[in-house]
Amino acid sequence: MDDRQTDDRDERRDEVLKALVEEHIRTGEPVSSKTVLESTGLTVSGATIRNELASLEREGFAVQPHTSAGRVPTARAYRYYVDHLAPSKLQTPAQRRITEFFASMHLELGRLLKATTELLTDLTQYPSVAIGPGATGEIVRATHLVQTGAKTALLVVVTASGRVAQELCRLPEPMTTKELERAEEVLARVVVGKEITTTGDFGLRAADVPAPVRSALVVVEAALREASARTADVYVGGTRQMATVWDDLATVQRVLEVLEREATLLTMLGGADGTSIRIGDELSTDEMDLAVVSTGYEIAAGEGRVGVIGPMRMDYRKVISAVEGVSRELGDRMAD
Amino acid sequence: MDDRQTDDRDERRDEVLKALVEEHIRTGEPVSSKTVLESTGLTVSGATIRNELASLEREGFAVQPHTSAGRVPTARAYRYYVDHLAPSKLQTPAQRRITEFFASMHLELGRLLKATTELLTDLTQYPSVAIGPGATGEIVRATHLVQTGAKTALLVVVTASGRVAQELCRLPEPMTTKELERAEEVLARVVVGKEITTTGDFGLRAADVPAPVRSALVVVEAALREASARTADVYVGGTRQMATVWDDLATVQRVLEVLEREATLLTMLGGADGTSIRIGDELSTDEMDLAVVSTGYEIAAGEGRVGVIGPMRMDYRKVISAVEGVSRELGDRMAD
DNA sequence: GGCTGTCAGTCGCAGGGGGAGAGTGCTAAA
DNA sequence: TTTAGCACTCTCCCCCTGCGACTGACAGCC
Repeated sequence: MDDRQTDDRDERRDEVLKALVEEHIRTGEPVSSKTVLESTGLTVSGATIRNELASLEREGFAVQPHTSAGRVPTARAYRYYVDHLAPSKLQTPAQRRITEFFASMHLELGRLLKATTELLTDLTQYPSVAIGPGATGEIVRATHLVQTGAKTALLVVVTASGRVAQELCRLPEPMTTKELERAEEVLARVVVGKEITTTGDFGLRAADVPAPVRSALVVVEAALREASARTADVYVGGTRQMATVWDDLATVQRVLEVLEREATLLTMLGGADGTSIRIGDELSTDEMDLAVVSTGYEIAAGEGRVGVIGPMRMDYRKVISAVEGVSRELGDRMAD
Repeated sequence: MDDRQTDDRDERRDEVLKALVEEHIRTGEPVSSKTVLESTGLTVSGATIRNELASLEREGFAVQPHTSAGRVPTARAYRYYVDHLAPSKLQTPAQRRITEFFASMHLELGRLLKATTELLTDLTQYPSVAIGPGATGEIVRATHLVQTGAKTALLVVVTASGRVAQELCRLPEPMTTKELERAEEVLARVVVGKEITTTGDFGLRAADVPAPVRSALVVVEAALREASARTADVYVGGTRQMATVWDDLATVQRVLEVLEREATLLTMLGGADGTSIRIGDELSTDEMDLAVVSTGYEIAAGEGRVGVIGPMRMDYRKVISAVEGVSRELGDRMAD
């Protein structure tokens, strides 16, 4: 009997919380007890809802902008909502658009990822991000050393899965075309077929070639490691939506800052394996109306990540299904 | 005597116009006759200035936000200002920063251009854009065909000046690794050393190889033309500044739209040879508080363009000298 | 003990009025 | 042609007030 009572109460509490979150997502306004009542269809009085809401506020799930306003859900409320209350994902017509998109889009990876952010933005109306797979661990298929100056050369690495990395090398001393060609030959002979890694040592410094060529090769080997260590490409799309998503100039600016700072972006997207949802202060200490939904994808060239950046009050169901749908199709597409 | 009088009047008119523009650039507020008087040091009365201003308004150089406000310069006024009244460029300490930047920055072209936009933004506090040289006309140094799927291959082209172009090819039929290798060989033999152009015909369809390989080569040749026709890379930096530059959410949004739309961006930067300054309605028909200062640069790999996007009321002297300085150093740097 | 109806109280917001300030256009005179 | 003076206009800010929206508390009811 006691249990039953507890169950009832918790059930109602959840229902109120759910209504609070969903109504606020829908309208963006503080939610009043009356609204909750109408939206849940509960057969209790407004006063009861008010008590419930007051208790939710005490537990940190809601705040009042001012005394006589309704409640606004906190990051914690959204977190609880997506963990326990969000309706199960639905197969939406969006899925078809995603499939069609990938069926019709024939682009090299970089441009494909850029286009993918546009798709995600179209689907969700929020800015989005795609991260390409890094070069680490790729098998080298071809290398080139292109002379770009008296003391500079460009190292181009093409990997077996079709990634291309470029790295500028500062040669220790001016080199003739002949010498550079020699270096290119040796490089290709030694490196092609191998994996590139951040720690990789191909023993180029011990190559049996004239000294100037050898010293160039040392620089090139460093560049090779550099290329492998370099953070993956980041593509951002849909910034034009920002002004409609956040109606506050200060917030827009802070989001723009985040989007320009790749490092921040990478940590925000998170490295979890599956879908990651980060809400409000889970992203950074300074409070901000921000939530990030992201998920990983896997293709021949490695693993990457796609995600959407929006306000806390977003339609998580829709966004999650868009992000996961895109990620899945992206993987399938590249596996054909 | 008449001439002298005319000269005097025009001189004063210009002085008033100059003060109007400079004061408005400085403060962002409508400029009153009193302010003009103080700023010019003219020895006439306020009433005279008011007459002058009224006449400028009739000629379309100024507008009044409302009856009892000062004047705000129009796009036409800025245009006249930069054409006739702007003080000659000054060698600023900024020049040193630019030189140091390029001396210390050792990056491959794409990343260098991205970093360049950051430099321009640092110097001017405005968002900036850099356009890389296109691939057209480049000499092919190496080509690769990388299998990325049963019916897809990636074409990689490395040019003599170190540009790398990638293009996905949809093969008409599944191909074996052997066949693709054969295609790659033929491609390299025919194309390396040639120029790639949008119209280029390398006669690959007539190659003396088995039919499937030949049909693949036809697709590859098309991809080659595609790669050459592709619009040059566009790098945008400093969007985080936008919220401080324009205090109006609608404007911020429109500028973000412009920055995301490469086509618009390209036409906005203009194709003029030297420095181009486009103000207000010179950029697009819909009125907008926007001005673009851009200039071309020339490096081994071809010609590109760098520019800054700001409000009409920007410090043109500073921005022009920053853009031109960056462009010049960029050219020098790549010519070492 | 929890739920309900009620009512006073709080707060934000929109609208109106008024005064100050800024700046102009006009006019008549030098 | 320029100047001084003046009346006029318009915005901005502040204050006030009334309205509407909600809540919290309380006392009674199931």
